[in-house]
Amino acid sequence: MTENSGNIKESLEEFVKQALQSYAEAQGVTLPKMTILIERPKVKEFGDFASNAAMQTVKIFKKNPMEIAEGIKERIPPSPLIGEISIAKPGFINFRLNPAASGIALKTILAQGADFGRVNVGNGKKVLIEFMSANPTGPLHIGHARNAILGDSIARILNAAGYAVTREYYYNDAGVQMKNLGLSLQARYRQALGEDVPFPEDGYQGDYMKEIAQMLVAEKGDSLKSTQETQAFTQFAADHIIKLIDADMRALGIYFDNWFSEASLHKNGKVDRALDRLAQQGMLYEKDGATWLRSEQFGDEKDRVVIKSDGEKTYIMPDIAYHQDKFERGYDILINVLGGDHHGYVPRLKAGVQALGFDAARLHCIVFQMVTLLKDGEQIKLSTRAGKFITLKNAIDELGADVVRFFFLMRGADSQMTFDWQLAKDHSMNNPVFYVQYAHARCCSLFKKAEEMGITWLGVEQGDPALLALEEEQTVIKTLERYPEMVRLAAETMEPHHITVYLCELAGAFHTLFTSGTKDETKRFLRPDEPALTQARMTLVAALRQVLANGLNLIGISPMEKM
RNA sequence: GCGCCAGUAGCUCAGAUGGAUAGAGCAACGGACUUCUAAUCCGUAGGUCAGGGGUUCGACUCCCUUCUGGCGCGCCA
Repeated sequence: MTENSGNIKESLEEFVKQALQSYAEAQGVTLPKMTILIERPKVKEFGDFASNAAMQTVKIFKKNPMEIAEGIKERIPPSPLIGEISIAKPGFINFRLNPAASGIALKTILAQGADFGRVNVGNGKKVLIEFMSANPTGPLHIGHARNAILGDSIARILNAAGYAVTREYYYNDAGVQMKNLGLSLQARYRQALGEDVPFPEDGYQGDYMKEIAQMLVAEKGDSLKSTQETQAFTQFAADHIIKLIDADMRALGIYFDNWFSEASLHKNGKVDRALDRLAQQGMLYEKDGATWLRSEQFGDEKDRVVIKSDGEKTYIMPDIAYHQDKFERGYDILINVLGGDHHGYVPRLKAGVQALGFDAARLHCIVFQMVTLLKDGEQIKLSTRAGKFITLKNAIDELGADVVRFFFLMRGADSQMTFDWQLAKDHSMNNPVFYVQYAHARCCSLFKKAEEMGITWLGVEQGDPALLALEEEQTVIKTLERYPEMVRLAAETMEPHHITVYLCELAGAFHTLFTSGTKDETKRFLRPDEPALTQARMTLVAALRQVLANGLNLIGISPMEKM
């Protein structure tokens, strides 16, 4: 295990823990089980790290926190990492690291390269993340993108955090909606052949159905003209629409490992098997001619019907079977990403999973709030049923995949976000995507410039990090050090936006440093008159470029070399 | 009526297991380009963290309550 900043933090935690233990023994007090927290103070005057252990233990020691802090401080073993320990007002113990620590950070970054920031939260556990799962009934609109991008980014982050992740798309190719789709295509097909047939009342109205009908005509001629069976139409439409969806996903850099069909669950008897299992567990009962699931006892609002009095299964049944299948495939953790309009469904599904005998805590449902699109001064709500929508393809074509991804990752999943089309379209400094990408491009540009100037970077070993004494440089280094912690945070909370926010901050620290060089030549990176300093600074730029690239990859955005 | 999510600067939003002086971008105003890419930077102004209680050494964060907004509450999917 290479030493890095994450470990510095962990070492400090260990030091404080031991010191606290030793102090407790000296005081003849038994410590309850507690976690020692080390945090980074917001205000840099307080140092690099701080612990609130003394304040947390006031009641245990029955002493003034300042006094406890002093007692702990005395017992912290000397370390080459720690420069200074001080105690402040209410009872904080503040740590300032030795400048040498920043050298270690840069070395670690460059030694680990693309692996810097990989942390071990998951311990190799198998995760199945199911996302998108939009029914193949029409093209995706821009609101769908939030699901796709969240899911994919979480997958990337968990992957970096030591989980073995599988991405899966579940599509409902059974049931009434699909039948409806088939009927819609059938009508369009016959219309395309010149017949005057009515269009189903609640059919899928979009023009895309006409296009698909044209394709069907091209492929099959009029051979299906008098076919009453809708299955062939459904199949054709669904296959085609799934291809469109997959194309959109690929355009966003998203690749599913599995496409899972609902119909397959029915075909191979998995739905019936799940039903049997529920019955065996005594989770079903009959009432009013229907079969009910005892979901209320697992936290659902009420019991749910799983088989209607007409003998048809309700929609929840295949979903329960699907989740049984997921667990049986050996996954430790299941993640579902779904829109806020489906949040009511979560307790139901969890109850179903528990009724089967699985631990519902292994199923994480990530719920994101709806998106409003702001375009041409108009607010458009993006629900699936909204008549007016902008297709995802349209957005990717006009804005670019990076912009679309970044915008959805700037905010937490549970913020009702507004997608500002004008801002997204603005390829200028107002657009935060370019702010971060520009930072990466600037790093690359510095290396090109160095080459032009005949300067060669000789690698980490040649740059003495102690020369990086500017305040702006230190800010950049401290921000770089935090990267693994950010990955850990994003993984533990399954919230990718922490990475995005962090990258903006890192880019900002670099831009500040860079621009300081335009005002004061001594602050420039490339100074032929100061070879040693130039080497050290190039080391910093190399590390920075690496972390920016790693972070951007983590949220699926390309690090541009030139802009 | 019940449940979930939210309410932080004029606008869009950050604020990790409760911590020290609540942050950023945009918009406004004032500055910095004979440059290592100004797609950048610096400064000024902007706040009763929706309101009210509570928990404690300490609350934007946790609990209760009121108000406002979004979304859900079927033998629909």
